[in-house]
Amino acid sequence: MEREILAWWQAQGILTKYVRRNERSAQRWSFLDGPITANNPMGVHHAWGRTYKDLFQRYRTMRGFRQRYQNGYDCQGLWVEVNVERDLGFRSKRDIETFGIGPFVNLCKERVLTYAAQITEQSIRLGMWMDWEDPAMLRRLAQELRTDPTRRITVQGRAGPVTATAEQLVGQLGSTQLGGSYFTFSDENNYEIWAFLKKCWERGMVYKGHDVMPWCPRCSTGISEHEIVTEGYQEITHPGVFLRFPLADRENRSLLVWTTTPWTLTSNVAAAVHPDLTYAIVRQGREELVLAEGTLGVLQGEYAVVDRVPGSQLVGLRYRGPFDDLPPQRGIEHRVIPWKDVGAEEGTGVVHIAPGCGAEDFALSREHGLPVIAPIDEFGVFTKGFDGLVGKRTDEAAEPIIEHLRATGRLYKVEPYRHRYPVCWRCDTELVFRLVDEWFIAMDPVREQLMRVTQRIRWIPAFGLDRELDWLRNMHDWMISKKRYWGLALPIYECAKCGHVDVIGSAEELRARAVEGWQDFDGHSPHRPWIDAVKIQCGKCGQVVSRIADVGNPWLDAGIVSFSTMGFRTHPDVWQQWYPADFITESFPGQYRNWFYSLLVMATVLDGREPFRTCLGYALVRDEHGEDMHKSKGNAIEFNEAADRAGVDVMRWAYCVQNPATNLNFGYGLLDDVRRRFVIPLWNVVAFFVTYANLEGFDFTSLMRTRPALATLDRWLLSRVNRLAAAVRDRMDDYDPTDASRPVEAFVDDLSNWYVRRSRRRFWKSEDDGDKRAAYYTLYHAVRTLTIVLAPFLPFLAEWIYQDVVRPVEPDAPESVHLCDFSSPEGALMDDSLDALMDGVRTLVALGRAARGRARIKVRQPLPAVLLVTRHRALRDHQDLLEQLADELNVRSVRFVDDPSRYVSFEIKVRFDLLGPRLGARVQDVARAVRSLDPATVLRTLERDGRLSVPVNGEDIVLSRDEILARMHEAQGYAAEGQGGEFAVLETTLTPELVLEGQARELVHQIQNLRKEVGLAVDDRIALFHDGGLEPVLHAHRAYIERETLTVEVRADPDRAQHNLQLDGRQVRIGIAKMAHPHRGGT
RNA sequence: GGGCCCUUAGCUCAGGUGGUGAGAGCGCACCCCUGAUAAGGGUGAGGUCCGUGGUUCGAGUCCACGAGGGCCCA
Repeated sequence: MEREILAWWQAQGILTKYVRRNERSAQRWSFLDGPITANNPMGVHHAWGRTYKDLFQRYRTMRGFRQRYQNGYDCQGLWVEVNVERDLGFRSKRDIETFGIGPFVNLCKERVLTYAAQITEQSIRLGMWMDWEDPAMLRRLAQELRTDPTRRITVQGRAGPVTATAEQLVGQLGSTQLGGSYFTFSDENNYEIWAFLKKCWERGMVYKGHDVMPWCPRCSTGISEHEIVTEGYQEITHPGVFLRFPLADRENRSLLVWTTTPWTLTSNVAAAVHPDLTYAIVRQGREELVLAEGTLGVLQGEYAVVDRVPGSQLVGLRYRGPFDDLPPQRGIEHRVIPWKDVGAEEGTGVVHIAPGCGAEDFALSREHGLPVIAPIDEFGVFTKGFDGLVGKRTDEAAEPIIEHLRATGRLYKVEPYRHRYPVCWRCDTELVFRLVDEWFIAMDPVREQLMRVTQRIRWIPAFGLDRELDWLRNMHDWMISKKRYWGLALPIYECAKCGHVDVIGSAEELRARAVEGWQDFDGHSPHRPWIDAVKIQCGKCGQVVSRIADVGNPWLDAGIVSFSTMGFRTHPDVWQQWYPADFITESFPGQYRNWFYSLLVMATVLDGREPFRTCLGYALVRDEHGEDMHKSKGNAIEFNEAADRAGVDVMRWAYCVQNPATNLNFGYGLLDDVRRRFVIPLWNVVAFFVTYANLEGFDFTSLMRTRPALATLDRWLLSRVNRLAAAVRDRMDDYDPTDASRPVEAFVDDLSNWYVRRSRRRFWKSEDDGDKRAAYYTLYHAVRTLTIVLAPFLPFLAEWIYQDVVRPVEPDAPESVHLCDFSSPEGALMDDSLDALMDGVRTLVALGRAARGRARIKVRQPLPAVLLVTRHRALRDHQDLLEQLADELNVRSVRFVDDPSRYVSFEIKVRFDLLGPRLGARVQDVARAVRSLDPATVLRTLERDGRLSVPVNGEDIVLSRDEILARMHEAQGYAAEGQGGEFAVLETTLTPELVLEGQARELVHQIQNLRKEVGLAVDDRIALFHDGGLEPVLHAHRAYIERETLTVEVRADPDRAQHNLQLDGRQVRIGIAKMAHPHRGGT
């Protein structure tokens, strides 16, 4: 079905009409799409967010708001590079350089275009309506990049054909001329970031700093913490080296230190102890060793504890390092520093600190002003100054270092140590920690302002504000550089001679400052390697300066889009109209520190206002059991597979009803549940209407314009559906998808299980009377309103129903449901008292059924009467509702009683929720007093006077009827059930006539079962045989039995009556046989 | 160690501003319907609302302190 509708939309050009529907509207609604990474196909987790994105845009379209409908693709960054490297079988950065950066970068672009095309198709499959570009064009551009990026080609743009080189066209994707999704690799996006960086630079926020980060020596690149946490650990055995740091002021006394990375000892500058831990000084032979008391087990051989001191007493002691003779170590004073993270669980409680070789060590160096020694280069090889180790890799250095320690008497012992150690997730190489130069944006200058801006935004869920503020309060300076190839070319020019730094803010500025290489760059995208050809003159010393080799952090790419996609540089007037965005929605666990954060930072620097007004965050998609989805675990579900198997409307509904703040346990079980619970009942109601409407001869178009006399049930349904439309509107305006969709489910349940169930016979009856017309009129209008309400949620099913039900009746209605106005609730049709009345009826029905159940009297057995005690006095005036009630409960008559004490006995209780606010602390005294009264008297008094006077502490407190609650206690001779002051009391005394009728219905039921067992079709006629025991029932109800069971012949024939059944405890045998019927069909 | 979130029926989750048998769906038991039919419906049994203390006439709900789990940051 969904495929057919997709094709129909395509053929009719509905999407185009939708996008243009409000283009002249005065009211705008600005949605900003967070870019999806175009590096893999779309997953079911993306589909959750993209359902929200589509839901709110569709809703706003139907409400008449002008929108941008622009999807976005995230294009630059390491993830793309890594995949291209894998495809090419590359192992290190050197392979890329050999291959050529230009061709490599073009492959990265190609990959992005390829996946963008695929995601576009998948999004369309999801029913997501954006101003899509043609996926075929993206594929063509990818192809052109492969064959010849510099060849001039022509593609169809928004306002006519556009001719340029393939590379240039790719750089213009998402622009006004080409239209369609934005791509963060576009020229505009990159140059907009330049402008941002320039502004940061002018404010003195950009600086070069150092950081120690996990580094893969083979790939020659830093690895982020995130990459390590996800899949980057292995069990590895390292030499656990115990060695001595001899104290400078105490002969023969040494700190005992433990390390599993001997190569870092070359760069040791300090030793850390926990100030609160107790350290022991032990004597072994001629020497004394210092180590934590809890780690004495590491000592070999005999020892004697000489003294115990707290770690704080060790702080400040000086010692001789293990490699003091190396040139980089010259002049460094090694001392003991305090560190609260030192533990006594492993090692010796004395931790060797090499700030150039560890992240925590580096942090300590800042805190304590320690010197930093960086021993290795980008390939993990010792650099000059490290004497015998020069040219050796860190892992090759372990042996010679241990030998050196042995030779100098520093080594205490070595024993292998197995632990989880980080490795490169691409090539499994052990990571090292390495000191690198990186570029940062200082955050302190904008921190306060950022927090103020953040507080102006509405965060959903509300705790998002606290999380974002917490992040902003604690965030470090933003590291914006990465030593890679594919990404934003940071426009930073650092003079090799004088160290002066220039930051360039635009292509024009670069051109003006260029002293060489502009010709080579001109016509290319601002990416490596082309941009690197351009050199400028140092603003200070005049030297020719190259761009730094680094590329940018990808969150710069995503964070700038509230400027780059709305025309901040190119069309400031247009930008003003769309900025800030009214709404964004993304998965929150990561984005507080990523996209939300980068949007905030860039907006605060460039504009000072909030970049978006409302942020709806949603949690994570898990598998059905709440486990993380992983391809390797085999529990991941592909979007395409889910869409084909379950249908995207079902998926969308599962997403919409989910509370966005909690993880979604997604799976086919969930989808089946959604289908059974909601989609099928909805579908069946529509099918019911269509089936019977098609059998009717009358003119629906004119019927729907009249206003037939409606039954109470009809007015109830119309009230109900209008209240639904109002509720959905209210919740959608408040960005609350869950509470917008849940009431729809409740409505469909009411529609299917109350309105249609109660109205069936009205539709079936053959005469063309007003009541039938009223039923058709009502059901049509309810379905019509429901369909429009559903359109943003379930675009396919809503369209199908619209085309099937609405358009044939209203030929002049918009051609697609998605071009309709969202339902405006008709206040005149909403009737709260009617809603309450119907609730009352349904409560009484439920009570009556419960009473039957308790008395074990089947609904098949008719009972003489039900006696109702109800506050819904208006019920007495609605004969049609009473008939419904009698029918549901299978009773002959309905009567009202005011004093039920003849039938049941009561317990009386007080309404605390009403009396508490009125009486305060006295409420408990009143409750006690009321409890002591006779319930029956209380009820009679209330019924007579409408109020009850209770003496409490010498004062008379007057209680109204509503302030008292009666609770039924027991039944005597009647079957009763009560709740909240409402009672249904069934008369259970049976007359012989009622017994016979019950038997007739029982018999019909049994025959129907038999028909089913034998495998008869619904319209097969039968002959009924019995052993004679059916005579009394047949005598009274023969016509009814024959009609219900399609029996055309009844015969007492014991031989053919093989089937036993019980009729009120009496054993009877019956049998059936299929009859040939000459006139099959005939409806 | 800090911030945020979660803990309610066997399972998954709802439970504005405190109101006195705590709800839904699934599962389970029993039943109904047979013109939604390899469907549909009803009724019922399941709960120390994580624990302890407090505020209050009254706490699943507010406060404090704990316990367990998750996310983020150190």
